[in-house]
Amino acid sequence: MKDQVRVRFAPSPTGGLHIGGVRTILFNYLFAKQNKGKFILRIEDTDQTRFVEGAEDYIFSCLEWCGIKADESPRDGGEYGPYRQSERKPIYRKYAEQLVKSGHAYYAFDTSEELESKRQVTENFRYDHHSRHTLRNSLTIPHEAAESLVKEGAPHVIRIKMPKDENITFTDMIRGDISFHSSEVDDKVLLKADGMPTYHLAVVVDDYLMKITHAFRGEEWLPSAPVHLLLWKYLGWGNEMPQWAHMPLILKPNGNGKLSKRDGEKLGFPVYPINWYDNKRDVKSNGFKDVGFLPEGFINMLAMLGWNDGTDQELFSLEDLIEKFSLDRIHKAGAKFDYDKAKWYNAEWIKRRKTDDLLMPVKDILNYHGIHNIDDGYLAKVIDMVKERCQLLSEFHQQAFFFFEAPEKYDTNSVKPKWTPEKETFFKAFADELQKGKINESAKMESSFKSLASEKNIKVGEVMLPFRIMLVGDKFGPQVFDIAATLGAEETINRINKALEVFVD
RNA sequence: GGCCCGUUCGUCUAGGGGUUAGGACGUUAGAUUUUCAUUCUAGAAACAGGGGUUCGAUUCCCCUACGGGCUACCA
Repeated sequence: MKDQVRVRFAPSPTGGLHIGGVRTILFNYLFAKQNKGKFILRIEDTDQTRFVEGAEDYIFSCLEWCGIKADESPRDGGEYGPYRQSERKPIYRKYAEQLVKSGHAYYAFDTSEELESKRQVTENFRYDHHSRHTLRNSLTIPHEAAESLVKEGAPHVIRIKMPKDENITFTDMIRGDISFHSSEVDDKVLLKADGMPTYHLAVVVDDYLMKITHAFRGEEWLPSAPVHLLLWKYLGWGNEMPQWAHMPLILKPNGNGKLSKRDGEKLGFPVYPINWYDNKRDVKSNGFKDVGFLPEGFINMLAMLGWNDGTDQELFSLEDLIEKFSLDRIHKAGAKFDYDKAKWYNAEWIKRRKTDDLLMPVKDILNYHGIHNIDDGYLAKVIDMVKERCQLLSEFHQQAFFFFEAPEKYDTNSVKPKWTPEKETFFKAFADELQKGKINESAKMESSFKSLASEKNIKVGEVMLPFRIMLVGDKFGPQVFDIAATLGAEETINRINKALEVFVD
């Protein structure tokens, strides 16, 4: 029996979580659930200078909206905590020192400023096997001197000592065999001057301590994989290294680069799951939720960006995805984000959702636009009539407001040029009939409307559009008699009279 | 620049030594809807280029081109 599958997503709380990250979360989660394993959320807050207040809360809110729950996290606890790296700070130094002792790492005393000026002078300067012997570190100064400098508290970092000539290979679950040459990789910092680990050390130590079996991350991490591979080996944990999977990136629609957090503002679509407010720049970004996405549509869309099940099926619920997901069907190349297709997924999920489950979100939209005191039964009827016309939940207002309030404006251009006194007479007569007969049913309204028209020698087609505009204000919406019937005879009559005043003058 | 990863319709993708290269979004045309949307039908639309290997390559190999990523005491 194999060990239990354990995967992790490890965001740094430096801002909003964008959809690339959410997709990595999703694939982690699907893989974990499919294998009856655990999904762990670990906060990688090792960069204290970039820490953003509220970012961690935001990550949890996104997860919640998506319907994804972590099995272990700073909030949910677990046996392998703490789950915030800042709270694990004392752990890392020990391993870094162990590497120094075994000769795989060394102390370096160069300051950031010194290195920065090196980079100015020497193009492509790197701290590596070529340059390390010319710099201030425990390889160039006597060992005892270096040790005592460290003891005295001199500012220093610990860097990995990359071997000079070694092939480093591994098998990626998505990409297959990948290899690097050690001479091309620089001596990455493992432990920073403030005592915090860098990502490179932290990810290895924590993945080991948290017994991670499969590690998913974006393709942008591929170049630093050799460092991680070596660290697993040097720390003596080679046999327990997780299997790696480097996911394809989500690219901008125009194909120039990976989708970034600022693209949402420029390109006119969301990049965050839910609203994110960046208080450093004072910019508020709408999330998918806020522009009217259902979590089902959002998740479905994300999953299909780089994965498919090999059939023509495109619509998957989270449960379907858990069942069908497989790593070997992940596409290797990056995917350009297509907002039109994203909306199409959402439209499909709006149509699929039970009316009862649409009540709350639609009510929120209507409330937001000042429509209150909505009756559930009435709203349900309305939703059934308009839901296939909405790609986004937010469109429910535009598509249904006239069921709740009379139109303020009329598309008079479609009515007035062809308006005649006969039509006025017709509508007055029709209103009378509704009044007398208390006609409230769609079919009855329609037959009454039609027979009255032929009685008055008016073509039905001539008065249908004006009638619609009386009720809706414009040329859209469901079957006009269905609207009238839903509104009821009384309200229909009111709207006829109100509109007549505008049409006739 | 160096290293790594990638490349099938505009986009997301299926396929895989012999196929009319399939689907979806978008798009075009038509039908339905006395509005609009939905729905339905039809159409246009792709294997980056060059070399191999092979009886035969879009599929396998190499090169080139192009795209992307990384190149911090950031993740």
